[in-house]
Amino acid sequence: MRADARRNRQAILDATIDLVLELGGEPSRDAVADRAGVGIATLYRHFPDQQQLLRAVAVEALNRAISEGHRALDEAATGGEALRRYLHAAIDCGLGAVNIVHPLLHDHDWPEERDAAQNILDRLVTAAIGDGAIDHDHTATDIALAAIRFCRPLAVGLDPEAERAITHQQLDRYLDGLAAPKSHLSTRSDRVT
Amino acid sequence: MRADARRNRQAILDATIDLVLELGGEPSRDAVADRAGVGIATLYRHFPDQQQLLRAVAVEALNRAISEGHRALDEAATGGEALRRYLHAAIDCGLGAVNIVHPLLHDHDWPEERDAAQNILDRLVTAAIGDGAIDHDHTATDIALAAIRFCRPLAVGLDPEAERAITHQQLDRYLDGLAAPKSHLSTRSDRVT
DNA sequence: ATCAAGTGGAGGATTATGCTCCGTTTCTGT
DNA sequence: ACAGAAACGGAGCATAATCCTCCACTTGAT
Repeated sequence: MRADARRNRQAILDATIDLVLELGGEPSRDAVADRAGVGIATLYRHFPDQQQLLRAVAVEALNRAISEGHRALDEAATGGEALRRYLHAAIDCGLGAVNIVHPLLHDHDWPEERDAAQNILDRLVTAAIGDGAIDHDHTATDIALAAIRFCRPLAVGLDPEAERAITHQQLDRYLDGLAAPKSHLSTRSDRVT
Repeated sequence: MRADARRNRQAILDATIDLVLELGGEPSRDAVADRAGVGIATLYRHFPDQQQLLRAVAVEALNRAISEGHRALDEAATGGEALRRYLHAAIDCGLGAVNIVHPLLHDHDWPEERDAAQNILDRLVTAAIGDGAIDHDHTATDIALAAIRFCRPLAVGLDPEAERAITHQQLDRYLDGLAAPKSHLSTRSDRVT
């Protein structure tokens, strides 16, 4: 595989992940090619149809996250720190794209990489619960859904660096909240809409 | 103004707020009419152009939030509880739509209702800081940006009730985190993309 | 019962999107 | 450096979505 081809393939995947997160759904092929800075034909050459592209996107995001997960488990001193570090990395990786893409797959199969990612998250969560960094009744699913939330852009016209900083701050506060004693409002007004 | 006309106008506003939050941007007019369960002509009669619709949407969401804010200030026992209650209500109101719509307005003016909403949020945040429910270095802007984040749907195919429950839980944890001593990771891996 | 106010949706113009084809450019092995 | 294979870009056509107007029909208030 030629070097430029590999570069373009990567650019396409990166662009698609961003677009999926922005739109919360399938981006148009033209938009993908534009964002990747690549001709439309190049997109078709690498990914003859949208399904293959979406699947490749999920695999890419999962692989990124998996390697970040291993780093977190290896390098962090405590379970809580490992989880925190992993989640920060995961949202930078665009991991949330996986879950947006999944319902768009015609065969509703998860890519095989998902098991590995799931497994790592389970280990991280267990470890974090183990040393009290998060409360014991939080599940890996809760955490995964939070990761999805923090992956999505605010769509509010902030410059990318400011948005990124805010997002990571919000994630930190959320994680702090997972350790704190839980509170909530029992009397909550219902949807006005 | 006839009763059915008022009903339709309301349905259009409700539908548009939902769509804006889902898409993170301008919805198509056909989509708005469909979602509102209304003919396309009715949409045009109420809102001859998209700009007027978007502005009306912002005003609507702000007004909903303002009245929820007053209720929270009146009824809640503590500052922290008032803020919490307000935010839960605000995301149910679709307040986040305001900030998505704003950059789409040709004249970049905020509707005048914004001052009132801002003012209420300031009071709520000050009160919450006052009784230690949130740490003193959080600004109203931080809170507003969090509200926007929690307004956006996860786009993951969950059924609406489940999604709503998760969202409110996440908000509660975030708010808990605002009170807790702050932590963050200084060594954070940078964007892999 | 009347009729002004309000409604829905067909339909034509316009714009975006999906996909192919082919002439040109860029890599890589020798 | 050169040749040829590999990869590229974008024009261009077919299809689908979107915008918006028009007008015959329905509904609400007096």
